[in-house]
Amino acid sequence: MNLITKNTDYAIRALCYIVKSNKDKVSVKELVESLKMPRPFLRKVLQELNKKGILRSYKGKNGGFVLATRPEKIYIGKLIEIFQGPIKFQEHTFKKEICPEIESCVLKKKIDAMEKYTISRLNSLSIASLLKTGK
Amino acid sequence: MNLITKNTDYAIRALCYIVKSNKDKVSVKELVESLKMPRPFLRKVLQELNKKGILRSYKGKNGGFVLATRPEKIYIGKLIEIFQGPIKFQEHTFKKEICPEIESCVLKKKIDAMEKYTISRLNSLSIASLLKTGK
DNA sequence: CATAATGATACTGTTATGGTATCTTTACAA
DNA sequence: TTGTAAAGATACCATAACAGTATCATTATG
Repeated sequence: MNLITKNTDYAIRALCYIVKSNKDKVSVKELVESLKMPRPFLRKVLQELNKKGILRSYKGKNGGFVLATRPEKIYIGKLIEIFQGPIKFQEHTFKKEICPEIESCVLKKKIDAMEKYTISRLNSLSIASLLKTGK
Repeated sequence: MNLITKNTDYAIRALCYIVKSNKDKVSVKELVESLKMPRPFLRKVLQELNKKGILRSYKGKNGGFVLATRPEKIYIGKLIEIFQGPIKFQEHTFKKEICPEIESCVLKKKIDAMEKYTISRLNSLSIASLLKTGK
């Protein structure tokens, strides 16, 4: 299992780069050269971030991407949701079988608690907080 | 993502059933009838539990399975490890890229902490504890 | 108006998951 | 001593998610 998949990971790295670059626009070309990611895959990721209002894109010559949301407000949990859907620790297991056994329920409750904990942590972790080098 | 897959889930339910049944031996036939699981899949699961020393199997007529470990000592974390391998919240992401960016490291630390928390919870949750109905 | 950028979309390879099918081995009981 | 009912071993299959590629359309800018 993987909490963070490649596309989410690329999104995080790209966003961190854009924040640090302090330029008015950053192109895919620059990101690919600096971060060494597969170009077409990164393009898809950036397009998605544009659609979701995290980035703003500019087409045409000298086009590129700009942050559309402050880095303190871009949460890792949100990025995971965009690229991987809502975090669920038990998708199939208890989906349609509504508590067939009492022990399932105990298990369900425990796992739900772990899920909630993880989600809350991911939602309190922002791009800005990743960039704070001090400590 | 899924913290618990079907085979682990079946293992948990089967083990709970065996504990509750209080019989000296429980056959696949009985388990399939009671728990409504696909027979060949459950068989694979039980064989694996036998190999790992959680169950003990008896072949031949009137054969079946018996618990080989006390239910207080069978932990959900262990079962997950048997059927899904070690829990890892970040398999690909940081595997061979050893900290290419400082923000990755911050992220890695945070996610490692979530992983440790989840693992420790799963390792303190036993089959016996699932069966305690009183709260 | 050529070009350099993004937008949209369809396709492909690999792996994990959830299963099925089949044949072998073992032990009990008539 | 042999048929049968159990588990053991193993090979196979279908689907979906993940990771990535390829291609064409659109849009600014110089």
